[in-house]
Amino acid sequence: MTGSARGRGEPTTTERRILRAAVRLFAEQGFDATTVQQIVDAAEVTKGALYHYFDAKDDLLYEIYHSLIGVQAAELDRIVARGLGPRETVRAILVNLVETTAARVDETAVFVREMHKLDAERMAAFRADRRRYHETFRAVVAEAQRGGEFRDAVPANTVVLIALGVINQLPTWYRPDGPTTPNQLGQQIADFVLAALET
Amino acid sequence: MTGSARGRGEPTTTERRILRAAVRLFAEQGFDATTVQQIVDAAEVTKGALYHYFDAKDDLLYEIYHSLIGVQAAELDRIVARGLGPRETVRAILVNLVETTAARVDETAVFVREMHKLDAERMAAFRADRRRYHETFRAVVAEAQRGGEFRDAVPANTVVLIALGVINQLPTWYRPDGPTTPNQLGQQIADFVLAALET
DNA sequence: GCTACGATACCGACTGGTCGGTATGCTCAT
DNA sequence: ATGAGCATACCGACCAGTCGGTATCGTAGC
Repeated sequence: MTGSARGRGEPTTTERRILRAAVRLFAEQGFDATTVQQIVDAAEVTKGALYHYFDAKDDLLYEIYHSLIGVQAAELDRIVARGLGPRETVRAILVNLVETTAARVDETAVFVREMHKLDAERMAAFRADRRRYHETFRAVVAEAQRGGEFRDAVPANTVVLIALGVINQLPTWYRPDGPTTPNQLGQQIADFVLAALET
Repeated sequence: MTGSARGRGEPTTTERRILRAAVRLFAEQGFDATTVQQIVDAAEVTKGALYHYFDAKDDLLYEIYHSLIGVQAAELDRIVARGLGPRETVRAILVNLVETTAARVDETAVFVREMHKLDAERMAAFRADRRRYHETFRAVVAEAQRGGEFRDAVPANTVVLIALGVINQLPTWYRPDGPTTPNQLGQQIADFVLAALET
């Protein structure tokens, strides 16, 4: 119990380099197909260093996910707290989500593909975070539907599943060097979702 | 070069049992985490039988994908050939896609997660099929936008990416024993997409 | 100011076990 | 008798994790 990866303090340079290499390799080859040796070679450290900071290969996966969901949940709370109207809130959520996801395509790709490999305890933690996010988003939509600002033909729950589904699939087709900026793409997706919801 | 999995004739019972067991295990545990021994145990055959029909573990993955995309592409062509109006065509595509995906959640889950493990040749074949599907769908939307039946605020390409993104994410949240039938869910998704597109 | 000492950060050869794949042989149906 | 359809024993490569060390640094006692 020494490394900051186990909960204390800021990550060191070595630790960050290991995680960066791990994310890239996991995204390219998958978790199981990536060997610890490949990770340490790419990070230009040694196996000893890796196992100094992390107890197991699985820990890398958890750290990757943890830093991702943390940022996104915080952003969501921040946006909702602004107390804008439902249209602007939904737009802000979607644009922000597309932007943060585009900035972390590798992390998102890895997590979408490999999340089921978490052990029971971490899976529970993941589900809790996921559920909280989902619920917050759903509440915004449901509230606007009750108030008559959004049409309620499609259940709020399904709306959220559709919206988050699009985001999670983003890593499979979004290209950073493509013609559309993350912000533009976010606006397009927001346009689409709002067009479907507006009365 | 003996088995029907290599392109000749109908799959035998043994072959089907192997594939069914493989799909289930791949969906549960992932491709790499599933051992060949687990597959043959689950299928109640032996390793000799498996390697009699398949050259390598990777072949199982390809067979799974191949049977899935084959069915869906055929359905798409069938629907488009009917020559309905754009609204009804899009609705039919989406409802059908949800239904076939719901009927094969395991196959879809496996493929979404593991497609990047195909070798170059098979990856090329996959991309070609995928592109053909995407293009056919996109043409329907683009044509209706040009004709003024759909609004063109969001590019047809993005519309298709959104729609297919939702479908591909379906295995992560769709539950066969849930309250919503595949057809209902398909209608909801079609409602949503059409609401966003209609002028 | 020096040194003993504990702690942290790291090194890299090694191992025990696992897993994809193969070699070989048996047994029916044709 | 010949080949398809299996069964079983086995091989060799590979890989996560270990473990006995070393290097460097802060600090407390003298």
